[in-house]
Amino acid sequence: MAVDLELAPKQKRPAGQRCCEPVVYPDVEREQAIRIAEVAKALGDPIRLQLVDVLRRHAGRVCVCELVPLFDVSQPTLSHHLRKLREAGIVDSERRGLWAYYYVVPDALKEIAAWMS
Amino acid sequence: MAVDLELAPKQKRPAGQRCCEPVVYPDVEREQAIRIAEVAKALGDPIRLQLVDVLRRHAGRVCVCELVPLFDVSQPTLSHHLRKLREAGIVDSERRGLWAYYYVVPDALKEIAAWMS
DNA sequence: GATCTAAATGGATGGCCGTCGATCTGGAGC
DNA sequence: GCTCCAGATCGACGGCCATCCATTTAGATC
Repeated sequence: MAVDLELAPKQKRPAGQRCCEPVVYPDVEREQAIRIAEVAKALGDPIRLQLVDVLRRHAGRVCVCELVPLFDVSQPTLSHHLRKLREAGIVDSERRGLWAYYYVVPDALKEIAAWMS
Repeated sequence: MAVDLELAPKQKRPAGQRCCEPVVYPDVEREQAIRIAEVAKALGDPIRLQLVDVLRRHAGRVCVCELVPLFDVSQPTLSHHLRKLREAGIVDSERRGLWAYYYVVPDALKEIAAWMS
């Protein structure tokens, strides 16, 4: 995310003059920002964050019916959160008979984690 | 975030029986999840993410008037985003005369970054 | 096929979010 | 003190979000 701007030196505001130069933001980086922000937004709910946490902790897949009793929300609400996480590309699911098993997509958090450090 | 659950072994659903054990979620971790999710939520907007990115890139402080022209939103909107970031504890500001200078709070992303990896 | 069940979907609702234009605030210069 | 300016705040608006209950879907059992 190479947002390297040439910052204008602080001026003493000679009346009627701009205090700093306008700067151009590189369009290339904007799409990466949109991608990362989308992931962050999906993680911006305590329940979804804990869902991802639980799923990451269990390398294997976790059944929805194991997840529902962990939280104080209804089954449809939890299903909604899982969908949000799926749409953000963070988790995916696999149906096995009656049950649905969720898992964290490998490297799904790679880009955002890299940006953070 | 030690959410260690004893996952019940998958059963063949002997009619009229629960498919898995109810599990208790440790209350202690919930507050940490709320904190991290709050930071993630603040980063869940492309403009705010780019704001943080720009501020992190410049170790020093950046004047608001240098930030506004970077984005396609009005000055009040940008001010609103900066306030959101401030409320999340990610950035802080310092007034110097007419100008306001923003900077990333050191270690503000430490907890969420640690959780991600 | 009839019945039971896990999970997803639909519809409704109250609340928060991003954005804007207009206005307020307070520091600087004259 | 008056004026000008950077930045914050206000009020409004349309849209999305989290949640619920009711229903549907798809699979398994009998």
